[in-house]
Amino acid sequence: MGADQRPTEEWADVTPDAARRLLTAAVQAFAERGYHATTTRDIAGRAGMSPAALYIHFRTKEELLYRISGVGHRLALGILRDARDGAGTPAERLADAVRRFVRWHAEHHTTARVVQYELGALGEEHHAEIVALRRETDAAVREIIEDGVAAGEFAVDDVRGTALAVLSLCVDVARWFTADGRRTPDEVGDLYAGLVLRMVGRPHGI
Amino acid sequence: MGADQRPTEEWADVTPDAARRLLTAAVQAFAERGYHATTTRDIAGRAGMSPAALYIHFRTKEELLYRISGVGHRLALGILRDARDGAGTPAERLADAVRRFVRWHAEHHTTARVVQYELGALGEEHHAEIVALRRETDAAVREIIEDGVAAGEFAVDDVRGTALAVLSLCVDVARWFTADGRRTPDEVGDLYAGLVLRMVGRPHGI
DNA sequence: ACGCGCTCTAAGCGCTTGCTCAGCCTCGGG
DNA sequence: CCCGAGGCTGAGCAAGCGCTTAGAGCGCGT
Repeated sequence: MGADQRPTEEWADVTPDAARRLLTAAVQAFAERGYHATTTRDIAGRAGMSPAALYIHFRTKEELLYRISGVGHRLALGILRDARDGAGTPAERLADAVRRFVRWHAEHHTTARVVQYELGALGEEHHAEIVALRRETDAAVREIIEDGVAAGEFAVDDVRGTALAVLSLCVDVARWFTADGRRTPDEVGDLYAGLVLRMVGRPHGI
Repeated sequence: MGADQRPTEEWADVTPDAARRLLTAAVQAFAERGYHATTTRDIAGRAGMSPAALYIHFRTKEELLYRISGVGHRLALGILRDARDGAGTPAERLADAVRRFVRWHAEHHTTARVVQYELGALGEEHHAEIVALRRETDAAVREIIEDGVAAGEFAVDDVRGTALAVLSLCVDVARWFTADGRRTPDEVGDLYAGLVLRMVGRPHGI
């Protein structure tokens, strides 16, 4: 099963080892209980360390959230930009974007849940920085849809609204997806790619 | 503008007056900061009372969330069931369900945000009760789609998955909608009704 | 062999949290 | 006019919070 409870690969390049363990522990804890309900003692405990060890690698608990949010948002943005700049017709690129974006949100639903639903807990400056990343995410989807409309492939009246809805639909996967559910990340990705193609007025597959 | 910051009408029949003020104060606070980041002092303060007054009308802070969640979920379920049992073709009923459900989530986005995104903070028994309501919500949408498929109006392979996606799309409105955004609740409702009809393979309006 | 720097811990500080309680109001019935 | 009941407050308790500090352990260059 590709749906891992423990987040791993996205933190592979974090050093030192203890910092990575703390980060992944924080991801799990934040995803399970939410940022505010998670204590620094819980995070340190999951990483097999004392509470004080956290403050050698991170200045505050909020910095943990910021780092997690930054990595996650940059990864998500990368996925959408790759799809946008890829080869193929707009419909192919949109389907590709949705499939990969959804698959990531399902496979890494712990990380994704933190990334998508805990940004209100960020400090003011960090929040502004992350919001800027989200605007770029929005733009990437919108641009694919604009390409499709310009090419006459899509029939969309409200491009902004449709892009918002598409992103909203995909993001919400992180909320309801669980590894022990009846669908694999691949299946959800395929299902959603098909639904989104219909939403832009292109009824038959890729 | 129909989009009110302050939640009102859904609590009209709560007595005594002080209990209602505390409930609406809690809705605002939970929506803004989240359940765990909200203090009982904050709630009581917004209601113009001392912290101790809260415990005359509610046994715990969690009971406030439970009451809010119960009212909200029952209201949402009522909306969908009304649409499901209404007159008209499956397409008309689906569009009606989405339009009204989305409009409610936009208009009452403070209440809806608490209802949809804070249920993890509920105690075990209360959580189970609310989850049962959500399953019925799910079923209502699924049944409309099943009707449409049976009538040959919809072309849907995965009814369960599509129903899940439709509900997910609508629910997520509570996350991003703000009263000062560029769209009214009515506009979002209409947009989403159109998108959902396309998702079930019925491309042209009602 | 030795000191330096880095990592980590035990203990705990100051503060806030959810919640309690003794007592003060206000108001209706006798 | 008094009394008791219920709504409400000021003060505060025990527990838990984020975070700090003093110092121990360890690896490494010299």
